[in-house]
Amino acid sequence: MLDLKRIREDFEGVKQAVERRGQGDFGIDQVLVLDEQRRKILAQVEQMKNKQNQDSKMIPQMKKEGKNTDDLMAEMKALSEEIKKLDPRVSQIGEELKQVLLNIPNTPHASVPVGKSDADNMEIRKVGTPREFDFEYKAHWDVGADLDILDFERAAKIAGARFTVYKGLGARLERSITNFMLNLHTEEHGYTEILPPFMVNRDAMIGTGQLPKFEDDMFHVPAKDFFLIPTAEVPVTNLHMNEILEEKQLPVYYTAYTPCFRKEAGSAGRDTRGLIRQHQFNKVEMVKLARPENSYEELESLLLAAEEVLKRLEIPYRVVKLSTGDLGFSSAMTYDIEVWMPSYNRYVEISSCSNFESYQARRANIRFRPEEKGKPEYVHTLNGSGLAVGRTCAAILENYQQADGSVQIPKVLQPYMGTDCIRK
RNA sequence: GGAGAGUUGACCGAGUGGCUAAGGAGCUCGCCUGGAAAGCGAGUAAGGUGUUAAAGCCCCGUGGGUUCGAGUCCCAUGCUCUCCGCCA
Repeated sequence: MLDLKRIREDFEGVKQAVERRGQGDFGIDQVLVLDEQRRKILAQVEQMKNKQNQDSKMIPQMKKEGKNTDDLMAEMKALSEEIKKLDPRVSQIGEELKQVLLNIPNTPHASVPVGKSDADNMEIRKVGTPREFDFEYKAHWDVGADLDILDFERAAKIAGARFTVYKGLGARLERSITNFMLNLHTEEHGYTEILPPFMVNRDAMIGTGQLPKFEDDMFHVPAKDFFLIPTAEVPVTNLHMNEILEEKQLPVYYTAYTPCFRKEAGSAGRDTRGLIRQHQFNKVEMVKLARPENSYEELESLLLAAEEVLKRLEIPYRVVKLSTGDLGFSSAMTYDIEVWMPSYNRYVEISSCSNFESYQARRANIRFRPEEKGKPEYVHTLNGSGLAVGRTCAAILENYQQADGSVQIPKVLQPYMGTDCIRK
């Protein structure tokens, strides 16, 4: 959520920043209108309440002195009626205002390139060189099916399209990748491991920005009004919802493995084969709560921690900075890491590392108390995949496949796998 | 699913209709001490909104209601704990 004061003080600036996303102004004009209305009525009602508070103090005193309070009480009854008429107006307008604010995305950082779509993303660096195959290489779904380690047909039978069953060394590979990533981030990058609930309540979903705007993309559990998490970002960022942290606690680094659940509404027909786009997939996520003044340095180190996974797996990738047209709703700046996927003959997103600045913190009410006393301030929140496990698995199956149909295991995973190769 | 208890300040905790929501822990300073702890004394203290600053307004889990006035009474509800049931 954007800062109301900031919108008040720099309306044109904020409006232009939001418009750089190329999706209109999200009705931001309404913010000013509603805010002004609300403040006007609020001033009136506060004045009336002041009188009410003053006068009601007199009643017990008058009674003690044996004076008649009937007139005063009649007068106050009338005042009370007036207040009861205006008060709901204030909260009603306040609620409307909040809804408008919740549906306005974050303002992109000034350095984010303006663009319409992912075609306008800016390449930052390329690491590694895509392998030249001297045989007819296969897509990972064929590699997996031929080795009997991925079973899409049976997954469809028990669940439907966009699900996968991992089997044997396939299941073990997924588990090995997960453990490798968690160990790397906890042992070498200073992250604390979290294993959160995979369902969350509405407040958490609002806190990180999935609701109210994207409810249709989420799996909902009506019995308890829970949502299956679309990413660990939701439970982990919201761990500190409604808290005031001490400044010396910052920065907070968390990493979490969770499955992620997405309806993938609107992506019908895209990436229908293989592990790339599933209703349920595994991901290791990294989340940071940082001081505002160095959150962009924290974004760079977050990105490097995610890249380190692919470096050690020795798989080629590139880093792009998302343009305003491709930027997520809550994000001020995002880097995507894209892994080389031979069957797609291009780089495919495997991680998204973002700085949300105070946008989520304001929604989730996550603050810290600056050392030099002062009022609590909102933290900056960041997160990034470190990495999407299913896509990493796909990338390994494709990039490490051999002419005989077997798949070599990257060196760093061999201790986890107990073998250096998956064969028939 | 059933029954009961609880929910108050960065922590603990008193408070069933009206004076400024007790007290304690904490923190700061002082006394005491070789130094510290304990003890004693004094001071300080949450958050939101608003303002140049203030005043004012709001805040006792949440949402309604009763009342001139609600932490306190009524209704609904979230969460935590205990017991019963079910269950890995």
